[in-house]
Amino acid sequence: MAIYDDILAKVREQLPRMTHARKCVLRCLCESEQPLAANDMQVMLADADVDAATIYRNLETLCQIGVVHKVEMSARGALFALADNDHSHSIKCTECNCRVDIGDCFMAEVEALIQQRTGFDSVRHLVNFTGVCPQCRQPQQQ
Amino acid sequence: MAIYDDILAKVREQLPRMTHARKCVLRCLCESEQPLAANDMQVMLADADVDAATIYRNLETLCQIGVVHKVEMSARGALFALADNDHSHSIKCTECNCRVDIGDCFMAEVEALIQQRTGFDSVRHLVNFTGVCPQCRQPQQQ
DNA sequence: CCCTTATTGCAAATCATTTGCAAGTGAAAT
DNA sequence: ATTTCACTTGCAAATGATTTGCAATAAGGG
Ligand SMILES: [Mn+2]
Ligand SMILES: [Mn+2]
Ligand SMILES: [Zn+2]
Ligand SMILES: [Zn+2]
Repeated sequence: MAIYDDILAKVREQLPRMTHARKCVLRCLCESEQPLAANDMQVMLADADVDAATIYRNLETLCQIGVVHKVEMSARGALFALADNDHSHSIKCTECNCRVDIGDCFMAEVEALIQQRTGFDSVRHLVNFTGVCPQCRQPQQQ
Repeated sequence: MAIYDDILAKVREQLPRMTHARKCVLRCLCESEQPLAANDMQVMLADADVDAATIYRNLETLCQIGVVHKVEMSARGALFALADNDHSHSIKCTECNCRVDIGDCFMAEVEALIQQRTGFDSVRHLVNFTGVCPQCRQPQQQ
């Protein structure tokens, strides 16, 4: 949990209090491979005695200080992830819902290209890959 | 609206009825650059006399026949897009919310790489780019 | 134009998110 | 260790999205 401790230290520098609920939210984000919805965290923290409203408020605060990034996918419902990078991606099977890791993030070149084409700075991405896994492809064979 | 007519024809082949509501949903998806949430369509169709429940039910049906793809970003709240490809991507400024087109989709190589690494078939993607636009970067200069 | 039945609208149920407010608690100062 | 005070939290109510049952509607074939 080196990452978790680092993040905790960074947050302590920027916010006046470090509370139980705040730690829980940060732990969720550290543990997750994918960006999470607030609701996903409610589920993860079912036994942790953290009110839903508190999760939402902490996410907003953590976004304000730049430790967490929010991606609004549409009017209602955003996803949250640590601003700190170093992540990998995965792909989910549309048939059996299994999830397989793809490996380290390979979007750096794509982001550089976007920066060139558009002049945008601080380019970030959220990607979601789906497909059909080898097991689901040939239900009759083997 | 060549795309719209093509899609309409394809759906007619696979479903017994082509209704006002169904056309509206398909038109939304054809017109949008980005994947849409059901709720986004409710907004777009505010004047079209289509019940919200009907939008949800049509989306489910269209997914079943494979004309629409659903991407579940988390427990609640999915995004929908035409299965038909040929799309472009855009990037949204986190400061002013402006959106700039990036150009044709450049994810083909990435998808090929994923297919190699994981053995998955029919790989699809949903991407979301954010950054800071040139105007928002230097609020003081020029 | 009539029939059949897929599809819709409406209303109610369910569940996620937001907000106000009083109570609780982290951490700095004593 | 105790005190103190602003920051945070929990709770409850409000808001808004999504789902579901059911009777009414309408698309398309005959
Ligand atoms: Mn990445
Ligand atoms: Mn693309
Ligand atoms: Zn599978
Ligand atoms: Zn901007």
